[in-house]
Amino acid sequence: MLATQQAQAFQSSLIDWFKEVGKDYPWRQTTDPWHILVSEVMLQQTQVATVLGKGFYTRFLERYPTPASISNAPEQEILSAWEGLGYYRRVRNLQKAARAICENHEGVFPTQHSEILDLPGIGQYTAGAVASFAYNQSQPLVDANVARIFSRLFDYQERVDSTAGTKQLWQWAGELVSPSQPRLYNSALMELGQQICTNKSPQCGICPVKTCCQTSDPTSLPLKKARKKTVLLDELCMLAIDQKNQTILLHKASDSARRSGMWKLPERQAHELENQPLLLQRNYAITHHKVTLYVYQAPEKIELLEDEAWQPLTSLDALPLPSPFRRALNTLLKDHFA
DNA sequence: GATACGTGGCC
DNA sequence: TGGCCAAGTAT
Repeated sequence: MLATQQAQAFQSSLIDWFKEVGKDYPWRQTTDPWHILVSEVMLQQTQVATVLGKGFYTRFLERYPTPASISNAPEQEILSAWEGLGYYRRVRNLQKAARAICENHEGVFPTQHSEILDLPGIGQYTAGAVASFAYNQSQPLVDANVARIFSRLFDYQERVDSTAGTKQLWQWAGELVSPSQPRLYNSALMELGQQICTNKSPQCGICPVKTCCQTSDPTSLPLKKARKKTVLLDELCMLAIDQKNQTILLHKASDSARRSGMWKLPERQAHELENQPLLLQRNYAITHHKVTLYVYQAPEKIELLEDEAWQPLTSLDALPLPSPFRRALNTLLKDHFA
């Protein structure tokens, strides 16, 4: 429960601070809902520096400036545009959302929060973000930044990732969202989490809303359930290159599989590769797994398994590859043709 | 409620 | 280094 006066003080302090020091991200220079949506989906579980640093946002929107422009794009093309961002399901859902907009909304991005929320891949957070950032609607949003801020602001000693915790955060978000300047306010809230109310070293001394904050131990919050333990995995692959045809054998992940639609080196059982030369060994992490990738020289005789295909070496750049395999192949091919 | 899903940055 | 985390969503 919050007095109106306190809420207004919180909002204006935050907004004033944001006007002074807020960053000038490209998605803050547009109100095009499609552009806002693309930025929000890219930023799901992904840091600003990653999206901005390698030019994903700009490149993606040059290629797909409207929902119509992506609705008929080939799977490999959209996955390639997403290569390196991870969570590849996101770009498939983006295309599904674009198709829904074309088919159910005559190509015009919907303006109602409930309609936005109905689009594939859009949950509570993203719906609130699009409604407030694109249309300046007074809709709350809760992401990791907001959860951290509110848990500290209200010294919330319960887990934020439980049903009750989530409900509490959204209630606070709803009570505090600015009725008059929601776009600025929501931007400011997330910026505060990014710049000041950070996870490891909050800058309470220069926080614009420090007089509102109830916690005395910010780094202990928010409370969350412990993470799943990391599992070690070995991944045994082979490098098979057909010199005559200038092709390479690759495997395409099936619809239901991890990294669906992405290509990688074909896997084999240990006994099939045990007498082959080891060409490369690398560690990489994926979700809660720690994977050791071994790449062996392929045996003379190869039996093709399901979803495996010989691909021209010249097509490698255009095929969507998960980052670890992109790196591994760069190294392997450099050595191979050295 | 629990779990799967990618990757890179940080300390 | 190894573990934690980030502008979450779907199942």
